[in-house]
Amino acid sequence: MPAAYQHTTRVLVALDCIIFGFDGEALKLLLIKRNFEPECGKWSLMGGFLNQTEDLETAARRILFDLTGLNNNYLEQLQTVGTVNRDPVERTISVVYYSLVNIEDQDTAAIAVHQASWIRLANKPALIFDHDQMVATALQRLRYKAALHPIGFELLPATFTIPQLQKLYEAIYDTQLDRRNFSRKIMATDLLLGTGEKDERSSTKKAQLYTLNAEKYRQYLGGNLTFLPELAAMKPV
Amino acid sequence: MPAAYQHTTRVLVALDCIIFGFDGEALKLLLIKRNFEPECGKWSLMGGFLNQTEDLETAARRILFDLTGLNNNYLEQLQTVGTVNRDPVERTISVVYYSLVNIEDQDTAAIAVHQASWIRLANKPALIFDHDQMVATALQRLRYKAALHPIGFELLPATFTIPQLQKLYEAIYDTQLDRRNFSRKIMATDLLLGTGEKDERSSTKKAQLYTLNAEKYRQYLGGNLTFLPELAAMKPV
DNA sequence: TACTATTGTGTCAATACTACACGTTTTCGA
DNA sequence: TCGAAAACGTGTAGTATTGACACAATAGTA
Repeated sequence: MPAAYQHTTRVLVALDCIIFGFDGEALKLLLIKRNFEPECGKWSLMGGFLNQTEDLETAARRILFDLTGLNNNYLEQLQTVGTVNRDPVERTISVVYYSLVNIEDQDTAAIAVHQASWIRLANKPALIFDHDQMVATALQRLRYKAALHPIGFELLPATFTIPQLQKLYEAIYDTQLDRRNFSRKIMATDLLLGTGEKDERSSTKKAQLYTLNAEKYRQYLGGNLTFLPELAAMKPV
Repeated sequence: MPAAYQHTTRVLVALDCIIFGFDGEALKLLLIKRNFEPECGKWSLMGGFLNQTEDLETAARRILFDLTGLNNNYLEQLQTVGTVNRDPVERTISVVYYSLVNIEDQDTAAIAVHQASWIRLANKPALIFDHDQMVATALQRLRYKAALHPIGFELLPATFTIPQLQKLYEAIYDTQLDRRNFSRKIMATDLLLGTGEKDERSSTKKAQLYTLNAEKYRQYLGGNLTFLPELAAMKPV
């Protein structure tokens, strides 16, 4: 058995992470100001290169941890891009992951080191290379997925109210949902466990706080269901 | 600007194609008997390596064309796998695509050259490396996708009957569907155009032949809809 | 204490889904 | 030639889900 294949093309493999967060009002992205050439100083996704003895997802988690200090987040491979001239320096293919993180849990020091910022999706600046396209695809995937699976919870604090959850879904789909119907739909899933506590930050009638029913949640993640058919007619990205 | 990045790890990039077909009764996979080391003689997905001046999808289409003679098929990137030791020869990451092809259109000569065979999914032999896992993921994706988008048509001849379409869906989901409800659901989409012809091959009452309404079809592909909610409670892969 | 904003629960009509029934077309064999 | 069998096409009734909306309860504020 040969020690290597005959084929001669070996390319650099990059990893790029699209990091979604939610601040209670809008969807945000964690973006960095690139500090090396080319395109130094421009906005970019957080990325890095694959090491020789590192699995793809391990590398993606390394990059995510490096920026946020978090290491147990929702992380999913999105796509791999490999257009010949996508990177002007040399042929590079990039395996893109997207992650959902609770903004409250982030490591602000790590973020500062990388000159990163949480930026509202609506205010996203132009990004380098094909990163804009990656973000568009990621949002599409997030919408697609969140319509079928209750993955949105990853973006919320450990305890949250139903109105907060609704605002999240409205941010993801850039739409308005009926409060009464949303509540009924969510409660029907049995995914939420009431804590008995109330959200003290709200100024008028305080909403109930819930936590996720972890066991049910795992069932839903594995299955395939119409989570919110109301969103079927969602706006295109 | 440097001519290359400092980072030293450059790896071999493979492409593997999972090719689904349908023979009127069951879902099939086009598999090859591998004719080179390692694992020579064992069943495998059709694959190849990425060339220096070739986009990823271009490479996948080249590989698909090489085996089937077809070059205008449904082809979608599935995932990229890169576990460190997945290939015993050297570090290789593989970008996996899956394709849906109409078995009738295939180039039988090309298939023979590669010692390939259409094999029922139910009779799939063990494949090399992590190819079994790839196939499982592809089936999952196909089910996921076909529940929301009418992509199944790619697997059928240009004209087909509603009972044929139903058999296809039953094969994809390994389940039984109600004939009356299925028909109503499909007709409600307005995706089918009656040809006025009938399927002469059938032995009892001849079913109507339809073609796909290409324009409507493109609309559905772009959108996001609950195509067959009845399938929500589908069996796990 | 009245007023306002927000939350929680309920109702009802329209729609969609599921489980069936029934008639029609075609082949095959007595 | 005709009846049985098999498969196709359309329809209908009961049930569940959805979407639109009303109303009461809670908490802060003028």
